[in-house]
Amino acid sequence: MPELPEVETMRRGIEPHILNETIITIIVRERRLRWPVSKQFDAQAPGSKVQQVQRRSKYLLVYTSKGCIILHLGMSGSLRILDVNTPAEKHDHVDIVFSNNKIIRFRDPRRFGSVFWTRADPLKHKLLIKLGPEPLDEIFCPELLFKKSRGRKQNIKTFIMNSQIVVGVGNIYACESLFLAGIHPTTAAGKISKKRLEILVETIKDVLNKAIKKGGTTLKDFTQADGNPGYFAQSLNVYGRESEPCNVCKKPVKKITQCQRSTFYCPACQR
DNA sequence: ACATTGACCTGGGAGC
DNA sequence: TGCTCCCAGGTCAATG
Repeated sequence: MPELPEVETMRRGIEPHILNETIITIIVRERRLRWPVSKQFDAQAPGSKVQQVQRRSKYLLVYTSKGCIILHLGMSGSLRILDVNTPAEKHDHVDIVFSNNKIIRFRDPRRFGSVFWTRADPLKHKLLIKLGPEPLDEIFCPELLFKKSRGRKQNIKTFIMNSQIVVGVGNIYACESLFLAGIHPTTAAGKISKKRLEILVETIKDVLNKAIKKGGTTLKDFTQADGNPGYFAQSLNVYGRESEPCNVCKKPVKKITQCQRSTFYCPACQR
């Protein structure tokens, strides 16, 4: 469900509500997420005070005085800030209750999301330690992409979705950035010129930045932390537009499958 | 080292 | 109306 812009939007929406607030209690209704929610979480987190809310890749990091809560929303997860007495509904798996009578409510029908609690550095967590560079960081640059892609036969679309290469480029924005770069999604990563990779790095940064500015893409059940939907969906060029005319050349957008994921592209504009 | 596939889950929409 | 099938924004572990 959420890609990097949605998670960043979520982070910005949530932080002001909980900064400097104390966690009163943790309510776990369902521990069976992508990984089981540990009992240390609800045992140890209460009494801790929120110091900052950060993001690494698509993980939200809630740093507190006693440890860090690591949240991932998977495909169908959402977080909302609610009043403490709002009744829980189906799939509302975890509540974090704060001293200002607000709660963060984690809902996730498909349970691909995860919630961790760690007293160590969250960036050293097993699932975060191997992550590649942030796409909006200057470390993610054409030289790096060029170097990492040489000798790779994998198609460029799957390649840029590999979190060891660069994090935060999910299915939507992989399709969109390749469209804007004019690169055909099936091209072998290792055969793309440095010049074209320069453009690709630029379009990845652009598309993510623009989506963050617009508050994330609206798709199905995505809502921002305050419950208002984002509105980036209307500016998608190819994603979800199979058979519809390309915004540039009017030829029909094509849909193919790569690595078991749908890829949308314009066969005329992307070579 | 690299590349691909299966797996984890539920809900919504299409088609019959 | 109701059933079945297919699809979905992620990403890890296992397998070639």
